[in-house]
Amino acid sequence: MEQRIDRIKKQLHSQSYKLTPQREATVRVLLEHEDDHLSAEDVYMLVKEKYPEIGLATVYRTLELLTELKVVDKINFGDGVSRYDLRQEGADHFHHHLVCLECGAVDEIQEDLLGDVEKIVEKRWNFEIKDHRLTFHGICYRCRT
Amino acid sequence: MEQRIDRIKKQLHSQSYKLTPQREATVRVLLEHEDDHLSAEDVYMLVKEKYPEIGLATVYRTLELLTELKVVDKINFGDGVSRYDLRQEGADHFHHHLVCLECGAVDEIQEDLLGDVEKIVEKRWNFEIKDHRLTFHGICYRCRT
DNA sequence: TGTCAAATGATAATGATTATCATGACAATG
DNA sequence: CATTGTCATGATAATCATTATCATTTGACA
Repeated sequence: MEQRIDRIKKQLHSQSYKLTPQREATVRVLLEHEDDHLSAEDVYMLVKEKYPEIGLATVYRTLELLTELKVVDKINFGDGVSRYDLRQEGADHFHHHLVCLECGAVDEIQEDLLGDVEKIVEKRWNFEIKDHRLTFHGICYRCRT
Repeated sequence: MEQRIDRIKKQLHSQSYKLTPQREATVRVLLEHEDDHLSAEDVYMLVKEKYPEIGLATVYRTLELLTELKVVDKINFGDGVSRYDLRQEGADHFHHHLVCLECGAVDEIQEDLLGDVEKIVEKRWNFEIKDHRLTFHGICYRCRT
C-alpha cells in the first residue's frame, strides 16, 4: 500500500504535480477498493469519511489527473456515470470486464486475451494499437444456476 | 433500403409497435449514415431536414426503442455522449471499433475476431456471453505517416 | 362517429460533470 | 521575515445530455 502510494507520488512529481492530502486520501480510497468500479460520487462519499472537508470538485479533479497519468482508467458501462478503475501496476494492457445482465456484477479478467487479435488488427488494418477496451455482457457464474 | 425499412417495420409490429412517420424518418437517417456514429443530437439535426416538426424527445425515444429491438447499438467512446450504431443485419455479434487518438476517426471492423477468446471466457470464467464491446484506441492508417 | 391506447412535441426537471472564482497553502526570492 | 506567485482547493454556479411530465394528436377498431 505505502509503496504504491509512494510510486504514485513519484509519478506525480515527475510531472510537477504534488501529492496533496486530498489527493492522497483519494488514492487511498481507490487502493482500498481496487476490486470495485467506483463512480466519482462513490469515491467522494468514501473519501469524506477520512477527509470530511474535501469538496466534490477536488475529487473530480483528482480522478481526472490520475486518468491522465494512467494510474486509473475511466470506464463506462452504459449507466450514466463514469467509473474509475485502478490499473494493475506494470500491466501493459487494460484488463477486461464481465458485466452480468442479471445481477449487475462487474468482474475483471486480468489476463490478456487479445494478443493474437491485436496482431491481426495491427497488420490487417494498419492500426497502431495503444490501448483497448473489452467488455462482455452476459450471465455470470453466480447467476447461472 | 426499402427492404431494410420493411424488415424493421415488421420487427416493430412483432412487438406491437408502429412505424410512425417520425420513426421512419429517423430510421432513414440512420440507414443513410450507416458508417457514422451519430449522437442523438446529430440524428435530431439530420431528421429535422426531412421532418422539421419532429421533437428531440421523439428522437431519443425512437433511438431507445431501436436499441431495445437491437436494430441499433448504443455506444460510448468516452466523450460525454451516447452514439447510435446500426447493427449489421443478421450479424450475431456486435462489430468492433478502431478509435484514432490522433484524428478522432472511428472505423469499424465487421469481422468477428473474438470467437476463440469467447470460448475461453465461457469455459474458464463460466460466463455465458450474450454480447461484447471491443474498441481499440491507437493511430489509424491515415495518421500513420 | 366515438373511444381508447399509443405516440408526439414542448418544455421542465434531473443528474453528472465542468467552469468560475475567491481563498488558502506553500515554495522561492528578495 | 515579508513578498510574490503559483498551484490547489472548496463552494457554488453553469452546462449539457438525457429523462420525465403532460396536454394534445393520431390512428386503429368497436
